[in-house]
Amino acid sequence: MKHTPVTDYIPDVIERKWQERWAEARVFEADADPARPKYYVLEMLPYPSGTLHMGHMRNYTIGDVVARYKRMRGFNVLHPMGWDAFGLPAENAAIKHGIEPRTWTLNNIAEFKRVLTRFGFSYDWRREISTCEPEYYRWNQWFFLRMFERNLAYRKRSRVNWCPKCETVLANEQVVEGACWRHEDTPVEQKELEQWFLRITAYAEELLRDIAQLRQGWPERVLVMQENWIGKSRGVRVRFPLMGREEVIEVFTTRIDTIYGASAVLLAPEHPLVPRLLAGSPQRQALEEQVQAMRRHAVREADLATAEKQGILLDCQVRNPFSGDALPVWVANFVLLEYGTGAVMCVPAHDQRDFEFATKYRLPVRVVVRPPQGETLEADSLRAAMVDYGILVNSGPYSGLRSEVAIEQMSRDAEQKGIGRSEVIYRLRDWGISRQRYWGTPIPVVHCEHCGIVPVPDEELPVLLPARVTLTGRGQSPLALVPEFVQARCYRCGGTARRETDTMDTFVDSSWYFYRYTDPQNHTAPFSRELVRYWFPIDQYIGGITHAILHLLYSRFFCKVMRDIGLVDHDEPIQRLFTQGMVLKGGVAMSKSRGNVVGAAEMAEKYGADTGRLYTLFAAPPEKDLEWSEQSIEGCARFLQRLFRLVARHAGRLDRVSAVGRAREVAALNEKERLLLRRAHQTLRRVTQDFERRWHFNTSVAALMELTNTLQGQEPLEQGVQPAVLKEVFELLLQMLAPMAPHIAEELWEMLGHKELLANHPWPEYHPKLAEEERLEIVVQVNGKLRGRVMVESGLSESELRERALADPRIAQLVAGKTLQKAIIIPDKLVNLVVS
RNA sequence: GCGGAAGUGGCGGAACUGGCAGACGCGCAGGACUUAGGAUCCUGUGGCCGCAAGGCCGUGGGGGUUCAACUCCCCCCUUCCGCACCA
Repeated sequence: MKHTPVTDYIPDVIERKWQERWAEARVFEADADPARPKYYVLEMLPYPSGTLHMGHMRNYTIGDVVARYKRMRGFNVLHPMGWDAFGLPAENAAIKHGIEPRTWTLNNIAEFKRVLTRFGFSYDWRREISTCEPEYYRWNQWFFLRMFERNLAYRKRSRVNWCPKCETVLANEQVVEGACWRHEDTPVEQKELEQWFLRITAYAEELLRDIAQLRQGWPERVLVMQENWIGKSRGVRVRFPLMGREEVIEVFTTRIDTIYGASAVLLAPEHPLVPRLLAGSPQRQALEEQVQAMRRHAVREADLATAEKQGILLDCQVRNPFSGDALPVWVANFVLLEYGTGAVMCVPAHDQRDFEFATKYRLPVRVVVRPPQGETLEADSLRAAMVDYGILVNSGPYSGLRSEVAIEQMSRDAEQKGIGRSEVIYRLRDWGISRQRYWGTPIPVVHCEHCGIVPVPDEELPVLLPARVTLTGRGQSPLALVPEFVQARCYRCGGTARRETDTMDTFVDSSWYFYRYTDPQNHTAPFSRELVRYWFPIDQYIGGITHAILHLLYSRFFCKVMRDIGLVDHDEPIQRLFTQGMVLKGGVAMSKSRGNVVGAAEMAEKYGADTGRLYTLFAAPPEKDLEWSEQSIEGCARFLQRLFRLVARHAGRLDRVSAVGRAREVAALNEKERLLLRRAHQTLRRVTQDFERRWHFNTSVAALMELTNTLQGQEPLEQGVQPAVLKEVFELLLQMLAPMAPHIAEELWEMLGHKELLANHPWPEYHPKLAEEERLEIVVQVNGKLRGRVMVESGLSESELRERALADPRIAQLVAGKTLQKAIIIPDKLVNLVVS
């Protein structure tokens, strides 16, 4: 045991010590202060279940690094944390283990908080919120009532997605590839139910338009996904009158320019007109059975795209309002009821699906658009539909027009003749928020025998979720089995009423929580407008790509509603969004069900928080997925170990010395001192750039390792380095390390004689003079190939550089006897001699 | 099928504006210290040839632009993610 340092690096002791100091000094508590620039940095709040794993920690580490950096940069930093505490797992745990959802949740929260604290994240814990507390969810109810007043919350009977495992309804956004987002292997079923909806479609256009405001600060990927999800289409709703009947089939099309090529009209199997059309038919019974069968089959949404086209020919006809042709009517399995009008015109020559359908059922294929470059198209030779725009042919008065022009003109004519109407439609559906489950926010209405649906008045809020409810996990809300809850008085007439027993989708909770952080104790309003005006918008939001649509679209919607209510005065709540990569183990995301989680608590115990934090930063740039490696983390542990010993070894003779600072003349320093200061400032430039520009913390950590290596390589540092210089270099190193590994940085900072917390210290200033290299290595190429290097002093002219390169014996030899054609010279970098 | 991102040593990754490919770390090899070490320290580490000096090859594949290409352009391949009969 040679030269064991007096002090050794014991993360556990150091980390707890500084966590206490920070708490005592209330360093991370921030209050609104109009005199100071604010910075609101936020990580997506966790659902407190299972274990807190390194996937979570990566998210919070990135946020914490940014928060601490911005604080050192002088910002008034709001950095809160809370709990997305309502949700199904609590209820399932309750059924499985016989424990109250509330108890289960609170236990998990306590554990999560313990671990987060153990990692030393700089949260303002005074602002902690938990969505399952009445003081929080009463505002969910309050928002619901405001939306109800504005007809933005409504009830309707409709076909909804039903997950048989969750035993509840799912929003469209929660259906992934035809399955439940929580149960990938469970196909979603369709059910007819009375449900509460939020009218997000009222904001479809604005949600789409304001994406432009987000272009600067959000990942393109997320914006594209949201655009596609909203799915705007311009088109025409065209009326095809039924022959010999009063009714009309309305069809939606974006390609009215192809209408002369229509061979049929196709209806969705669930189209309301279908039973009526069948009513008079002699083959009614047989056809009805076929349609029924098709409807049942359509449930398997996942393989819908690849399923074979199926059609049922009805015995009625419609007239093409443009061409006057009589067209057959079919029921087709690929027509979606929910989109457009639930009916389409079938144009085989210019739509691939229609082409396949027509091929199978031998419908005529009529070419009505030809490519602009001369060629004609023969229907017989078509192998696939010609879907591009072109020049119209065989289209009556419109023949010869370009598609773009024809669409304009035909839309106008359709409106004038009363056979159609221009329309914009969206793929976006209203947000179904009813859940037939217990552990969520009760929807604040009663059903009165006389008055119908009656909202709960504001002063009666919150509608409390009753405790000790029998949980069945069966397909109706457990609240329906609690008589004291269900039995109510009508708030309007005083008569008998039944309280609504569905609860809200938990995505309601997380759609506005970040506003509550600004004013978490407010008893009279969801938040103060003044405080929100100061803190908003969120400067930086950080979370997983998983929420690209769900949470982030709902949040934008809520913001716009709040603005229209007059609560906030901005259009978008989140200025910048960062989507960090996942932490993988064995190539897949960590999850309890896969059994591949690396627990954060164990990591802290084994290596310490600083090492855990540093590794998640070092292993990959933050936007990329990261494969967890137990081996690689050792490298970070070793680095901190080395750094600790290095600084601790010298701290004793540095604690009373002042750092040299900027005052000292560079010329008065010796070579070794200049080297150390130069490397320190070069590192500072790199690290600062990483923070300001691209958040590649992996290279920041690498830079700090290099600086440490340089220092070690210059040992013994007692010789030839004045204490003031060494102290300056150490201090720079610790200041840069502080956002990433804050505990060890504080400890060493203190060892260097500082009484003030490093967390409050300003970010150091970069001095270009000190970073400048005195001598440079110039690369010499001959015909583009690396042939040598010469050391030169910086700032040499081009001709001088060429001379130096040619003076190198090896280069001279290579060039000898050849003609120098050209010399490309990049000052301070490279000389390329082109010879032949 | 459409949209997006990406492909660099044994591995994670670096190379910022076209200018030394492989920083930093892991792993591996050799050595030092040691009763011992899986602790620590030092050295080496893309491939091939060579005792060495040095040379040739090398960033998914093929072509191109350029004095110079991981980086720019064209074609192709592969992987991941998102959407998926949206009329």
